[in-house]
This record gives sequence, C-alpha cells and structure tokens, in this order.
Amino acid sequence: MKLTEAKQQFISSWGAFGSQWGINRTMAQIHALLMVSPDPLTQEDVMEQLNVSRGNVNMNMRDLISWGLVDRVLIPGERKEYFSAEKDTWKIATQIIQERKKRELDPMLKLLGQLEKIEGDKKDKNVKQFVDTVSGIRKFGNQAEKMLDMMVKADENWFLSGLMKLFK
Amino acid sequence: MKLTEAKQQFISSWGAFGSQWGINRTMAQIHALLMVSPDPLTQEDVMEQLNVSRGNVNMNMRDLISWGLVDRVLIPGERKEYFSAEKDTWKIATQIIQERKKRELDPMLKLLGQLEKIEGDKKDKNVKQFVDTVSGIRKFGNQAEKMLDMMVKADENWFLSGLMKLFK
DNA sequence: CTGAACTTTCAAAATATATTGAAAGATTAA
DNA sequence: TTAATCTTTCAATATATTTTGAAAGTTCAG
Repeated sequence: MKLTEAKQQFISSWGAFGSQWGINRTMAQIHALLMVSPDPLTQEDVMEQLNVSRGNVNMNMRDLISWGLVDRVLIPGERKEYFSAEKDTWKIATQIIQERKKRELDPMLKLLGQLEKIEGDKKDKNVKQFVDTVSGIRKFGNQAEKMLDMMVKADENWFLSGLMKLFK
Repeated sequence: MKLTEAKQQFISSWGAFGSQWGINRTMAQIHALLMVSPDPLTQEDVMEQLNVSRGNVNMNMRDLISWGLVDRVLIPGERKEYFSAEKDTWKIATQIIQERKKRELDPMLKLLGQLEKIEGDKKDKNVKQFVDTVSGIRKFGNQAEKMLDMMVKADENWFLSGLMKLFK
C-alpha cells in the first residue's frame, strides 16, 4: 500500500472510530490528518485534503484546540496561521482522559451524589433499589476517577511496562 | 427530593451521558430505568414510563440484550415477556468494556497493524511521520487492550482496593 | 384449527447534528 | 489610512440518526 492510500484509510477510519465515541467525524479526521502530517498545515490545506468547508474546518479546529490536542503555530514571516497536532500518543490519551473526566464524569458523579440523598423509606424496595444502583455507580465512578488521575500523573513508561508486569 | 423526581433525573441524565459516548439516548434511558427497577418490566411498562413507542422500545431492548446488559425474564403463568437489567455496576462495566473492545478496539488495532506495513522510503519525513503515528497509537492500543482484559478477568474487589493501594 | 395476546419489522416522518458559504470581522503591510 | 489577506460567525441547508406506528409475524390457550 502507498502512503497516499494509507493516509486516506487512516483518516477515514479514525473519523468513523471517533463517531462511535461521540466525536464528530470531521473533527476526528482533522485530528488524524494533523497527526500524520510532519509539518503544520493551514486551514486551506485541511479544506483541500478533506474536502470540507472553511467554516467547518474553523469550528472543529477551535474545538480541537480547546481539547488541547492541536496548537496554533506561527511561522515567522508568514501571514497565515498554521496548525499542528500533538503527536505523542501518551500525551494525546491523557489529554483526552483529563478533558472527558472534567466535562462529563465529574458532573455525573456530582449528580449521583445528590440523588443518593433521596428522602423515603429505606424499606421500600423501590427506594432501596434506586439508592443501591446510584451508589453502586457512584462508587465505581469514584474509583475510576482515581485510577484515571493516576494515569494522567504517571508517565508513559509506567503504563507500557510497570503496570503490566504487576499482573502478567 | 422524592423518589419519582430522582428517578426522572437519573434516567434523563443517564440518557444525556450516554449520548456523549455514542449510545443512543433512548437505549441509555431504558437501561437506566431497568437498573433502578427492583422488578422486571414489560415493553408496555417501559413505553409508558419513558413515553416512547413500542417499536423504539423493542429495538433498543434488543440492542441492550445484545450488549449483555439486559435479560429476558419469563414469569411463570404470564404470557408476556419481562425484562430485567444486571444491577451490579462492576459486571455492567466489564460487560461494556468487553463489548466495545470487541466491536471497536480490536478492528481498529487490526487496521493499524496493516497500515504500518506501508511501502515507501523511510527517509521521507511524510512516510516517517505516518509510520510513527500509526505505530504509536497501535502500541498504546495494545497496552490498553491488555489492561482492559485484566480488568475484565479481575474481580471488583481488586479494582476497589487492590489496584489502588499499589499507587496511593 | 382459530383468534386473542403479544412481538417484531421497517418505511415514512420527525428530530438532531453537521456542514456550507457568504458576509462581517480582524489584522497588518505598505 | 487603505486594501489585501486571513479568520470567524451563523442562518440556511444538507445529512444522519432516531422514532413512530401500523401491518405482518408469532405463539399458544381453548
């Protein structure tokens, strides 16, 4: 397989993969394109390579930046803006974990904590099942949160070798 | 807060949470409803409580069953089918991990493995960046896969206390 | 068998999400 | 300044996903 074809496949699959995880296809594709591009690209470059509109690129690029996955890059002497993606997989992963945790997991755990304090007869099986379910999810979520924090703080090597050896 | 209101909130938030992760809202809501219901429910019950159509409940219930999160339950002497959700958070989580891994991660890792075998001059920075990116993601994915397998095999207690102590 | 009770299917409709592109807004070289 | 270049916005449009509900399918008691 040639580079051009492989790139296409990678970009298209990364887009499809992303949609299954609630990331919009174009955003994932832009990310994929930037990850395999050795040099920074302009909005124009991305528009051409992915066949999407200026506005679309602009909005999704902004999102990618807010996720900390893409940086604006100034090239001395150039008027236009360039964009470049973080290429280190470990950093990408921890960045995504951190953001999703902050944006989604934390608020959910907060809500569950409130729902647990429901008033009602603990003898009522409806009340009991509700409290048990909610607190079960909350406990699990809290542990997951701790584990993710740990991952984010740790370094890649810990993940690649250290953790694994403990449970071979 | 009263049970009824708390249930509503839980169901609605679980639905919203699900959509951010690529799960359709109704499916997540049905799941939430069944998780907090002490006894099995019929399609009719779900239709009424969530205000969705028969077909919708039927299709999503089928999906939930294929994910291993809901079981059909036969009640002796009853003509209709009842549905009941697994209530153990740990089992729910490992079930979801296992399924998503099988449906999404495995195929993606397979593809990345192929893309890595691209033909081309390794001196070309385009080729190099492509191979580096793809193999970086693949390696990370492989480790993640191992770790998830471990989680699925382990038991809840290991997660709740054991793992955590190692990295306090 | 027969038909009542229940389940499944799926084309059409509704809804939600993503994309476009032209106009307005910035920025800067000259 | 001015005007060329580049970026951002957002209402309109297009696309994708979800939902509906009536019809077809299934099951089983009598």
